[in-house]
Amino acid sequence: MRNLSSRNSTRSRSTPTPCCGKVGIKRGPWTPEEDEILANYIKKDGEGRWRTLPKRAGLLRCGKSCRLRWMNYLRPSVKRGRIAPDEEDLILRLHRLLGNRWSLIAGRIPGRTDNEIKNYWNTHLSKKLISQGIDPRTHKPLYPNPNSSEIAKIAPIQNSNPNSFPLEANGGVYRATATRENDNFTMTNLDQFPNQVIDDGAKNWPNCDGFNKGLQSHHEQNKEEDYVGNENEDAFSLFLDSLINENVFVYQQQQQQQFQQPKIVGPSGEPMISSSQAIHHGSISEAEVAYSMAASGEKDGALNSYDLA
DNA sequence: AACGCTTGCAACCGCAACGCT
DNA sequence: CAGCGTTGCGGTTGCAAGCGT
Repeated sequence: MRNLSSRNSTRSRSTPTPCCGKVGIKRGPWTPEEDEILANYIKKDGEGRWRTLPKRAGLLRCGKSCRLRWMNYLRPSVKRGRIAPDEEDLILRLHRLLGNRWSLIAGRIPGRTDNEIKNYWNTHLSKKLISQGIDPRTHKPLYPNPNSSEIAKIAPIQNSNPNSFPLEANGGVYRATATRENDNFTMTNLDQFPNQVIDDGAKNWPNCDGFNKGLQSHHEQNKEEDYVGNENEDAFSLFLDSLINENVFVYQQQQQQQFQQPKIVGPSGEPMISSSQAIHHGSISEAEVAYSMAASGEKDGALNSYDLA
């Protein structure tokens, strides 16, 4: 494919933006000279302070553009070239788990950027899935009944929340909400357990790259607390790897050894089950838990709700 | 050769989270 | 705690190359 880094055309946009609309700020494709200036400067002074970096480096670019160029193209760790079949398989599995969480997916694929994965998904994988009769958004069959010619009769799961995730268990599709309040991870399956709350307590759950921030900041604010910390990251990696490898059993076994049994908490005494019990029961899927954890933690403890109906 | 359509992807935009004061 | 600046993310755009006619 062409090398866009050497493109010289400039794109014009009518609406100025806070950082890129200033007079004298260059836009459009980067020249090799600009690349060299940026790369040399970052090698010397390091990443960060993007806002002021262009001025310090002597570039007529906005900080946002510099950051993007570095992250997606100039970083030494960025792997160029075609996506390998095993990488493609990993992207598919991760997308099934995480949805359009490109940065999270990219974090699990060494050398690949979120932008690259996003582009690859949009140009290759989504079309590939559609051609296979699979909804790229839900990873479910577009036409559940292959014998039916009325393909529109059963519509794919409609989902207004871009962060939402299909819930699948025992061959059925469920609707659930996942919340995180006061450090307690809570998942309620509205269909199967309309009056039940699943609460494991967030501390018993590992985290991952994309939503480390939430727990991390909390950790820093509560240094006295006996936090799991790095063990969580390792455990989540193990957990995610297990899911990726479709070998959740390994994870569950290790979880039993590493973590205490989840505390079952109920706000007003209603019957409750833990997430692991729910998984075992089949009311929620492992992927659902993984995703909900990611979604709930990432926004710094904000309440998240996923309407998957 | 010329034209129009499609494809692939770098770059841009808007927004939300985060961090500092 | 509010306000403001910065950073990072996901969606979208637009253009050059490829391809078909």
